[in-house]
Amino acid sequence: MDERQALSVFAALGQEHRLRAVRALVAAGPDGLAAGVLAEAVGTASNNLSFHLKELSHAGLIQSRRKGKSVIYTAAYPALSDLIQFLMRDCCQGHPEVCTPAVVALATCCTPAEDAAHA
Amino acid sequence: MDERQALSVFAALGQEHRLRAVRALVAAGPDGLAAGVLAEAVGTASNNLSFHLKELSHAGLIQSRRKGKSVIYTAAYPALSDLIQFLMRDCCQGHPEVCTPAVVALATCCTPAEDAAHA
DNA sequence: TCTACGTTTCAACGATCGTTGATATGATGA
DNA sequence: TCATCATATCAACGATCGTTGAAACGTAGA
Repeated sequence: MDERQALSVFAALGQEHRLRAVRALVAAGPDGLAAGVLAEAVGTASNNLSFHLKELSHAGLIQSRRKGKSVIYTAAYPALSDLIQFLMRDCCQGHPEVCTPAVVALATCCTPAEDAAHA
Repeated sequence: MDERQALSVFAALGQEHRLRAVRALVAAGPDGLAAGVLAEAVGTASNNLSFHLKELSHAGLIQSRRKGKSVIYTAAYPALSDLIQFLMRDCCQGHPEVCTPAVVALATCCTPAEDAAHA
């Protein structure tokens, strides 16, 4: 991931409705969510969300597939991984010790956490 | 980190000059950079960068301290860790397998990498 | 084919953001 | 204290972004 792409991803996530949409899709997993369901979850109108989904798709954060009348959106997990790597790249090269906590935190997060309730 | 804070962080990073400033500071390490040096590195005027630095500071991504005539800015590494945790939180709870690659990648990134040259 | 449903596209408006230039603040050395 | 340097603040302009409503598209069932 280069700066240009990271920029578009950050810009995409820096908007309430889009961030919620991505988080909802991330939580929904590989099954994804239909555009209508997603719009309700995010709290915006379908046509408005459609606009944002297009932007998220353009940023590579989500994917879509048609299923009957509905269009199912899913999160593009690799894009999130790439984003994290981009964020950490510089500090890891220059000062590995400062980003180690992030690795530990991520590893902890990925274990069956008990604090899932208040997250 | 809650949604509101994550939103401000993403919005802060979704702007060319601010992203460059944060990356430069992250790369600079704990020593940080003076506002003037940073402005040159980012490629914008001092007064303009000052505006962006205020926003980054408000988002909790950077810190500042005065050193003589100069104001030294440093990256707030914990904020980046928090952001990563926020990004991964949901998928880790529901689908740990999808974010494991990110952990591996990060761990790899934090070792004395040989691909540091072309990063 | 027709109708109904879900989704997307389009144009237009209002609001917000980033830049610019001038000015103000704060700190240093004489 | 005064002059100088580095940085921050302010107002104003232009550009971009998000929302809204109406209309178009594509799919499924009758």
